[in-house]
Amino acid sequence: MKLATWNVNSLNVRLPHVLDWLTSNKPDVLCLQETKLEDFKFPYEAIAEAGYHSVHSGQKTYNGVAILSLAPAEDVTFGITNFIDHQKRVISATVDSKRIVCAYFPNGQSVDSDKYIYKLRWIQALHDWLSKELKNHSELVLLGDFNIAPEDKDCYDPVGWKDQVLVSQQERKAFKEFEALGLVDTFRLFEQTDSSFSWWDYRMGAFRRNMGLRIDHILVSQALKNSCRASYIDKEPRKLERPSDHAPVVLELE
DNA sequence: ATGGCTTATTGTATAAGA
Repeated sequence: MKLATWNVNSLNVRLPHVLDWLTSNKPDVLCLQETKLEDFKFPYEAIAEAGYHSVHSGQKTYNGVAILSLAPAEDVTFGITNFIDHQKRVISATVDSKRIVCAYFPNGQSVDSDKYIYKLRWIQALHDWLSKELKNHSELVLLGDFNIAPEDKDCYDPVGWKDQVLVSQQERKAFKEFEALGLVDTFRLFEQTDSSFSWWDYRMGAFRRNMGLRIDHILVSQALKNSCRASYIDKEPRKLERPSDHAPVVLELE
């Protein structure tokens, strides 16, 4: 079983890349973030023609999350239970008996902004909700754009970025609290080349110079840990014309 | 270089992303 996550930065613009990627990679599940589409504008038909079911929770301009799957998505839920949020950042479903939680974490903007406070509150709410979800779903996958680089090696310039948003101590502590729930950062289960990143700024030729961060992640519950076979970042779509600034991250389960 | 792109908006400048 192949699972993937990809922040597409507007599905309207990136649909051709997504369809090509589905066709050439044939994942069982592809989770998308930042579709930036209202539900009635979601391209259900074009994706169905590629052989995929879709469930989506979106809004105009910002946010928006979707789960694309070969098998139908069951028991679809939206958002975080007991956390009121008009921003469409979480969609969950059961696919092939695995609970899939697709999440677009807030960016936070900067550590001294109200958006950073919201980010930390949002993450805490997700954590508390997942601690309960894990009791009902032993095989759970949390994947998406976390907007957190967990360690210094997940940032091209940890000295220059020290204490900035995406790498701050509080965000990294929050990431570790997901791990304390038993969730495993599957990318690090496998040998990886140094300077492996999933996002590169559009500016400054950042991709060409590999000035990136690893902020997109696939975490699995303990029950799935021993089923993991490979994890990698697919940089190919980032090389295309008009790319998303994020690359897909892939996990292969047995 | 307190933003060098990119996207979306009842747009022609602004907000947001990361």
